[in-house]
This record gives sequence, C-alpha cells and structure tokens, in this order.
Amino acid sequence: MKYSEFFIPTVKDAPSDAEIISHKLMIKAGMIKQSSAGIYSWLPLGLKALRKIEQIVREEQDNAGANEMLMPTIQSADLWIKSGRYDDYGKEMLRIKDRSGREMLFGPTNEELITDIFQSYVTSYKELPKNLYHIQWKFRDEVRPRFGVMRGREFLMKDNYSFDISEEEAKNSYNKMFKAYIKTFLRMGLTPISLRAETGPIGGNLSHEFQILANTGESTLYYDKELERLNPEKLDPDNLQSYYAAVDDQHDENNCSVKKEDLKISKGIEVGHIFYFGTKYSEKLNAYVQDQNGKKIPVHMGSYGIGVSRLVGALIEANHDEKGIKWPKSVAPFTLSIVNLMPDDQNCNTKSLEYYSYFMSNNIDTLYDERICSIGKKLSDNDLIGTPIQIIIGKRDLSAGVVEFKDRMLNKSKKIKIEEVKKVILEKINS
RNA sequence: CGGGGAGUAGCGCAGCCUGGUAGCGCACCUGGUUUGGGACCAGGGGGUCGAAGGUUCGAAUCCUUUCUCCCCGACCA
Repeated sequence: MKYSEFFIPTVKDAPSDAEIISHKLMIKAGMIKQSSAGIYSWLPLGLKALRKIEQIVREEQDNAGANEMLMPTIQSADLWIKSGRYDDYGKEMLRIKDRSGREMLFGPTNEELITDIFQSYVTSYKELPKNLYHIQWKFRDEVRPRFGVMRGREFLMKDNYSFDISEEEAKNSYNKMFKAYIKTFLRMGLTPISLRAETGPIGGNLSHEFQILANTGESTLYYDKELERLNPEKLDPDNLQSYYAAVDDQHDENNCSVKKEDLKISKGIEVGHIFYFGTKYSEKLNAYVQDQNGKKIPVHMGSYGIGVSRLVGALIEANHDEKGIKWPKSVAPFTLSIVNLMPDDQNCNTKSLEYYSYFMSNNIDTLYDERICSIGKKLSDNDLIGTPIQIIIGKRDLSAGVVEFKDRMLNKSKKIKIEEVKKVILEKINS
C-alpha cells in the first residue's frame, strides 16, 4: 500500500477526551473515530489491526476444533424471557421495538440464541461434543463507557459455546479452550495470566479469566512467576490451573500457596473469560439429547469469550513508547514500512520501488511512504503507527551503499548494505 | 446511578469574572526557500461561540431550561 493512497489521518494533538495511552494513540494514529460515548468507527488502519487480531483468534479456535458461524446482532426478546435473563440483564441491555411492536434487543451475548439453534437440530449423544463460535459485534449499554475501545458499549467479541454429554466431557472441552486461549495470546506477543474467577451473571461453577500483562492495566495481579514462562508446545491446562494467581482483592498474603520469592505482582488487563455452567441454559431452553439408554438429559455447556476489539487497546497498552505504538509483528497493521525520505530523488525512488514490489510479491504487508512532506513527519508518522520493521531510504545513505533498518520494538537502527536488504528483512520477518 | 468538569475554526486552547459583535498555536490553501527527525518566510480561507428561551440598546460573556462529552466512584468482555 502506498501511503499517499491510504487514509491514515494522524494528528498531533489527541482530543482532550482521551485519557489513557491506548485511546490517545489510537486517535493520534488515525485508527478510530468516536461516534458517540463508547461507540467508534474503525478507520482503515484500525480495521487492519482489528482484522489481524481477529484472524489469530479465529485460527486458534479452528485449531481447537470449534466451528465458526455467525449469529445476528439483533435478537428477539422471546428466548431471553424464557431463560429469565430478559429482566435480570437490566438497563445494560439495549431494547428496541420493530415496526410491528415486537420486543427486540441488540445482543449483549449469545447463550440463549446458540442454545436454541443447538436444540433445534441435535437430539443424540452421538453428535456430541460440539463447539460453535462466532466473532460478532455486541452491545452492552454500560453505565459508564470509558478508555476508548477497551470499554466500549459496542465491541467485537469472539464467543463460543461447547455442548457435552456430561460434566466430565464438558471439562475436557473447557480445558481445550483454556489451552487455545493461552496460545492465542502468546501468538500476539502477550503474556497471559489465567485466574480462577467468579462466574457472575452467566452462572455456573467453574470459570477462569485471562489477563494480559501491561504496566497501565486496571487490575493488580499476584501470581506465580512460572506463569510467565509458558511453552505453547507443552501446555497442560490442569497443571497450569494449579499455579497460584489472584487479583488484588482476592489475594491473601497469609494464605498464598506460592513462596514469597516466586510471587510476582504486575498490572493486567482482562481480555478473555471462560465459563463452565452446566445445564443452566439447556434446561431452560430445552436442549436435551438422548443418552445410550434412550434417556433424555440436558447438555452440559460452557461459554468462552475474547474481547477482540478490547485486545487492540490492550495490545497498545502493553506495547508503546513516547513516540507511539510498537506493534508485535503478528498483529501489526503493516509488517514493514519503506520510508522514502526523498521522493524527488531518482535513486531513492528507484531503490524504494524495487524493495516495495519485492516485499509485496513476497506477501509482506508493506506500507510504502512516498509522500511529499518533511522528513520529520514521515519518520514520526511511521513510528506513531508502529510498523515493527522499517527501512529508511535517503540520498546520503544510498550514496554510501546502505539503507537504514529500524526495529521499532527495540527502537534500534542499523545500516544494511543495499544488496543485503531483501535477505535481512525477510529473515527478520520470518524469525 | 452519586460526585466533579467541559462544550468557542478540523485538532489543542484563550476570551466569560467586569456584556460592546471573536482570537492564538497546529492543520489547511497559494507562492517561494528548504530537505536525515513533526522546517522557514510571505500571503490567504475557515467559527449563526452545543441547542432553546430570557434579561439588555447590545450576549461567547449574565439568568433559566435542555442536549452531548469527559473524569472519579460503584459495576463489567
């Protein structure tokens, strides 16, 4: 993508409305525009980041055997009345009426709908287990939306639902998702900490929340330092769940199973939550299957959420500096920026274009900055939008036979010989 | 929902106390000079001051109502 053809409205001063760093940076980098409280438009750059994150979530769901589908944003109130949550959900639920006066709502979650879909097709234990997910916009009319996309009213969430014949089988599904979650967050370059959690309004008796470490996080976490050294190849959920981890108001110094020297304290942001809630919804919404004896039993269910749009903010909270965003490679809107400092100079142009077409043909998501503007603006824009790998091409360097290579994450630059650029960059990207 | 704050040019702000018909920086447009970290000079365009009502000869400024947004708290993906 050529920078001049791409819509990235970066701004110097973030609106005074923005308070936390990720919100400020998302506005400064031209990723989002607020539409009303807690509701945002995703501009091209923001959407690219959102899509990359979404794709990693999707791949790990698919790897774990979940099936993607898509349920509507607008639901009929009927099912919610049946489950008893239509009244319980309170003012957080956005209720609307269609033209014929039917009670509708903008879905805040999908337990009711998915259970209804499931029960209308599945009648035998032979068809279990099943695990279905979708990545869809939700709406919760929060009392107080804040922190940009971290706590919006409208937000993109991956939610999935597992259906099993027994509690034991359901725990198996639960652990599969547990593992998938850890892998998902590790792939994004984050450090996930899993904590046993209250089950809240969703109900049930087993639940974990997943926080990622970020200095600016809202919660304070106390956990065994082993949790920071996870090997995605040998993840054992049962083992992992045995490690100590607690948020500050649940942490009890006198009753903490981990040795003092192994206890770490860090700030975290919640990005995922999983629940096993047994037969709560299957009983109310008639999701029964016949077991081997022909007896009808309610299916055991679990639900699993990842805040996809929140992750965009959380990733920035975890990866930024005074210049802007520092995207991990796996989720960066652009993997590589080619910054042509002198678009008027023929040598700079020729060399930049050569690299640009080379990396594009190698399927590297490349931003070619060929704008006619001051050098400072180019360099600071590319740092702001956080492209992890940048090559900076100027007249002076070219005549010395080199270009500048910048690692945004480490904030380190070095000169590379012109003839080695392609190889070095490809190696860096694939490392 | 309790407490606090803010709406003036695209963005950041001043002006309001003490009424006299709106200003600064950035951005934008034109011309020129620049060119390895948000460049410089000159010229230029852009605002019914959130909305409604009231007081007044006269309201961004004073009064009333209302809408929106933000922050702290309680609550949550």
